[in-house]
Amino acid sequence: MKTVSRVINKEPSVRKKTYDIVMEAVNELNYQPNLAARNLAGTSSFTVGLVYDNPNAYYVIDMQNGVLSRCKDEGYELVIHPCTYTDANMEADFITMIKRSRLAGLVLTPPLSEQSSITNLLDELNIHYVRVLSGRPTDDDQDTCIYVNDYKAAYEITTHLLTHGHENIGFICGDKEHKSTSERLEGYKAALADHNTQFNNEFVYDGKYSFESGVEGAKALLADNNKLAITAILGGNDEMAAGALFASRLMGIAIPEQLSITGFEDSPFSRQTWPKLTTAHQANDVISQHAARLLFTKTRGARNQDKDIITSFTPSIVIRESSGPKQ
Amino acid sequence: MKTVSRVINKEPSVRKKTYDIVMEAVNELNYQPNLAARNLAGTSSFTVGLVYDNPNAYYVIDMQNGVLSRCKDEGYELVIHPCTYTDANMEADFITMIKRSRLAGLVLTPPLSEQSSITNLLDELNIHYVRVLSGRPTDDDQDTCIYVNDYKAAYEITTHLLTHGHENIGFICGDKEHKSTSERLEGYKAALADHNTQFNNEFVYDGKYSFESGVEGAKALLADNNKLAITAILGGNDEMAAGALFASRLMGIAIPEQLSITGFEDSPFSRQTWPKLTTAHQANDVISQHAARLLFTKTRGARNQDKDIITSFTPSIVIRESSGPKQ
DNA sequence: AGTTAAAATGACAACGCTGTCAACAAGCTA
DNA sequence: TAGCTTGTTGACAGCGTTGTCATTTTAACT
Repeated sequence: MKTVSRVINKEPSVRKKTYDIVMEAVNELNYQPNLAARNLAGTSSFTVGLVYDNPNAYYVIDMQNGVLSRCKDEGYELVIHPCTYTDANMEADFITMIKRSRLAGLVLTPPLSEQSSITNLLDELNIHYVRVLSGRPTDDDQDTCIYVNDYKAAYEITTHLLTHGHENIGFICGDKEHKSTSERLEGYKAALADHNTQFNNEFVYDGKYSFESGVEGAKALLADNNKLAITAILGGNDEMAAGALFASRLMGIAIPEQLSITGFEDSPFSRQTWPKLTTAHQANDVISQHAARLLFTKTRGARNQDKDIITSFTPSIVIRESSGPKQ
Repeated sequence: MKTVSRVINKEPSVRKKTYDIVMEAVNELNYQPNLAARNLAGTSSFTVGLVYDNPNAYYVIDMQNGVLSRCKDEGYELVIHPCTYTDANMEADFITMIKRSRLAGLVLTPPLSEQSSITNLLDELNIHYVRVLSGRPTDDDQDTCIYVNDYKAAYEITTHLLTHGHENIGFICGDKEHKSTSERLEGYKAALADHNTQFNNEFVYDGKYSFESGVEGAKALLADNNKLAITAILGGNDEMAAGALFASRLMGIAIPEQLSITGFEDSPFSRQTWPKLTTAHQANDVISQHAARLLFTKTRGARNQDKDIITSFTPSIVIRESSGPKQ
């Protein structure tokens, strides 16, 4: 019985022959270890949690599916934990979750993953976690963070527009509190600087990552456009870009002939507009898979190390019909 | 110890005084029963599964949140199980899930919940389940099904258009294989009949519940519109309605002045179009809450019966700016 | 008060695994 | 070959609950 446990857990010091015999029986009986028993008996748990407060359903589903696919492979169970980090009950909810099922660890997704109040709480509770963050990797956090390099992606998408002759490029920002907003804005600024183009604060509109704020943003930026002479708008995400697209159309502006518009994230949104959006593809399912893998290696300690984990992702530009050369 | 167990499980034959003492300690220590141990020891399990194959992220998130909120209240754990019912591994995946964590039961969501191959499999495996289905309630399935009366909602939304003077009403259908498609079409037909309006098959376009098929549908229905003289289009869901809206705008048709468009479901989609869509609000979170409650009562047997479960929901019409009187 | 039934509580095994530690087998050295 | 080390396997307890059944307490009667 204990030997079977050793085989299942890929522990060393099982003879090859014994291993084969056990595996044959496992396959024949389609044996699956009982998770409840494993969680109860073992020192480490086979349950991980995914915590999110992002209201974007597409994003959440992608993150879930990525983590889930790794969980399936590795025999882990996933507990999903939607929440709002402003909620007064947040702390109590965390503790309830942790007490009910002992967790191997948590995957935290943005924007909640940016809150130090949460990481402090988890540190206190001695809970492992991996954070998905918008930003550029630093040296020290390589084993607890997965970075999405929004800075670089914004740099590249801005460069794409600049090399197509655009100089007056509007930027519709997301929520100021989100790290992704400042990262994307910095990337935009850096690209301008590297192409000897003057940054103009009037080209920046403070949006809220919502469709409606994209509509408002485009209206604001394009109102009396003789002044700013904007020929391209960079949306902070696909929803706002879609909003900008819609507003432009209402104003009778032809896309991409008179105005180029780009999005960010490559959510289904970017393909449900006409023309389809040029955007930066963010492989959220892959990102979350790696987050899960990183968490697994942390909790399993030295054994079964997974060396191919990517901790920094850069969204790649997808050029579609909403952007073109300046005319 | 056993007495605490009795209090936690609200079993009878615990003296009021004892109950209070235990509860006081429970509150003081913020005691939470360990789920793994409960699942292992008890005859019934505290884990339910949510199975879905619907590609609509908004829908899935709503269903998850509804089930999850009940699970939290009742101390259950949720295992999410995305799948595709055409997948050859589906059966094996189910069995793996069931063996890994003994389940109290499953909540099945459409369109997968319509597949008898799945319910047959679960019957064989002796797994409890509750299905969410599009359709009108029948007498026999009241304790295993939650119905969403798409028929009636489509009837009402069609009536809304009819009473606003529209007679030539286009209908963009969803996938033919989905029950919701035929239910909604039947409701549309019934409303026409009750208002002495001739049903015309040329007014019906076979879409696929996607934005693009909505675009195509509107184009097809409105092409050479002198012939059909369509003044309103009923979208089979919000995505297709949004597509139809977009196509109409490209064709220079004013909404709602020249054409009324309605959606179905009231997903965020319907609020991200301009004008916002008149649609039928489907309270997916409430629906899935009731599905979870129904499942709980099934597995708990006679004790803790929940009598206020609604097993039939009718989406309610939300009138927004995309529809108006015929002009 | 004495008897009996009913209600409330407690003792203990069991759920299906894993961790610990003891026992045994195999390979090595002298 | 004995004597050692290392590698491999097995016996057994325990994880935190619940189900079963025995025991104690309370209530309801003569």
